[in-house]
Amino acid sequence: MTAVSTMSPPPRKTYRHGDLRRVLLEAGIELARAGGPAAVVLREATRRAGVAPNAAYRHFASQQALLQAVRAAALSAVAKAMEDELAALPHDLPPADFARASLRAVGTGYLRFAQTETGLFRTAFAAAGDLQPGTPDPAKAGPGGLNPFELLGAALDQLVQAGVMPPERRPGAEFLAWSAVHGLAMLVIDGPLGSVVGPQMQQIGQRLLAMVEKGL
Amino acid sequence: MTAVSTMSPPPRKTYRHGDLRRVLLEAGIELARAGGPAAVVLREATRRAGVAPNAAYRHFASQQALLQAVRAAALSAVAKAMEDELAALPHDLPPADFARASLRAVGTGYLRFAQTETGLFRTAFAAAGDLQPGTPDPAKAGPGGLNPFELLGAALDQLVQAGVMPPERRPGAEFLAWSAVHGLAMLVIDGPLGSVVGPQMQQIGQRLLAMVEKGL
DNA sequence: TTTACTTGTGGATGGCGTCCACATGAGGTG
DNA sequence: CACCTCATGTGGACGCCATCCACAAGTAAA
Repeated sequence: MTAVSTMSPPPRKTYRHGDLRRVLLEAGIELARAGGPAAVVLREATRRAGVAPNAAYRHFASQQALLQAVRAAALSAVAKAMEDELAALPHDLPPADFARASLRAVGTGYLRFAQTETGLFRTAFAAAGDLQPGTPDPAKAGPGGLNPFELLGAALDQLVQAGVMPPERRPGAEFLAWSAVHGLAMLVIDGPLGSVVGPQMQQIGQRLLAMVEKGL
Repeated sequence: MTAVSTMSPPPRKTYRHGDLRRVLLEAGIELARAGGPAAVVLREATRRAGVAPNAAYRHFASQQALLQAVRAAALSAVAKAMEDELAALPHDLPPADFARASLRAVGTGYLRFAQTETGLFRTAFAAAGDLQPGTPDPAKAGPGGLNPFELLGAALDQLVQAGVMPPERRPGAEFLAWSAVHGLAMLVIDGPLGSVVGPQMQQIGQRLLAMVEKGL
């Protein structure tokens, strides 16, 4: 019950912090989780790390840079939520059904994350969205190595391979599907649907996914 | 070339400004237009109005309050864009076609505004979305008196009345349609679709609207 | 005219991001 | 093993922001 290995508040004996970058990033993630992108404040992160404000500049060029790093982590968390949903799928379905279920799982994971980790979600998709440019940046990916956008693309590819979706409709389809799901998520977290919670949301989410499946 | 009627910079002779509130609001709108919600800065607005920073507090309780007022104006502008699109519709269509065209017009107006007035669009839908609560606040409405959400609802009602959409699907349909269009708009303005401009966008937009129509 | 109330001013406080000069000590060099 | 160098933290300052308080200047009501 006495002194724990890492005592965080004021005293640090090493002078060298060890790995400040990681600590700052994690503080930033915590801030984003609790308060969204606007809460990712450099000084507060350094405060939590028990270090002078300027120390941050040895690891991040600016507050923006820290925010970008947090965004990447948030994106990665979104990807993980999707992967979790995909992993829960029964593996013994006929290909067509499995493909359809995969698309739904991707959407469901996305929506679940938006409701569960609102702050991180808002951070992940606040401005400067750079999901699909040439950079498959692993920092933005989930455990499986794909970022959310790529996961959606994979699900759509499956749909085509399973013969559920005509190949000529495939190009650009991720934009349509993503739009619908992303829009719903936004409406739920800071739009007029804020009051429609829990199961209600679940229902609307499923209905939206049905719309996508049918209208794609 | 000499003194113009209203010389804005430093000298004001009346001491009483006259209608500071409106001037501040307009400065705020201009700031939002150019730089999105984050650019709506109290001090800058007062600076442009040629007045001390504190003067703003006689008209807005806080910077947040100013931002909300700007948001209402932005929302109203969105509504106007929709109404413009609706007004351009040929009035001699059969009811079913007209209803379908109306829904498309609403979506098109929304997307057009997002591309044309990005800063205002982002301001309109940045956090604290309160479109449908009991408040039909005219400040958020367009010339016709309906806010964007209500315009969408009206278009959907038409769809039902024209027999295009089964009434049992009507409840909650605005959430689905809105989700899709809003999501696409977000992707275009600060998501991975930023690079997909102009006609390309037009095409995707129409395809998305087709998906909504079909999948609703 | 006097009084009261609205509207604008001045100055201060505390928070933020960022810059510059300086301190510290870990790691490689002689 | 002593020394130098360079990455990493610190201290202090600047300018910007939102906001608070006390005060001034008129305008309008009594």
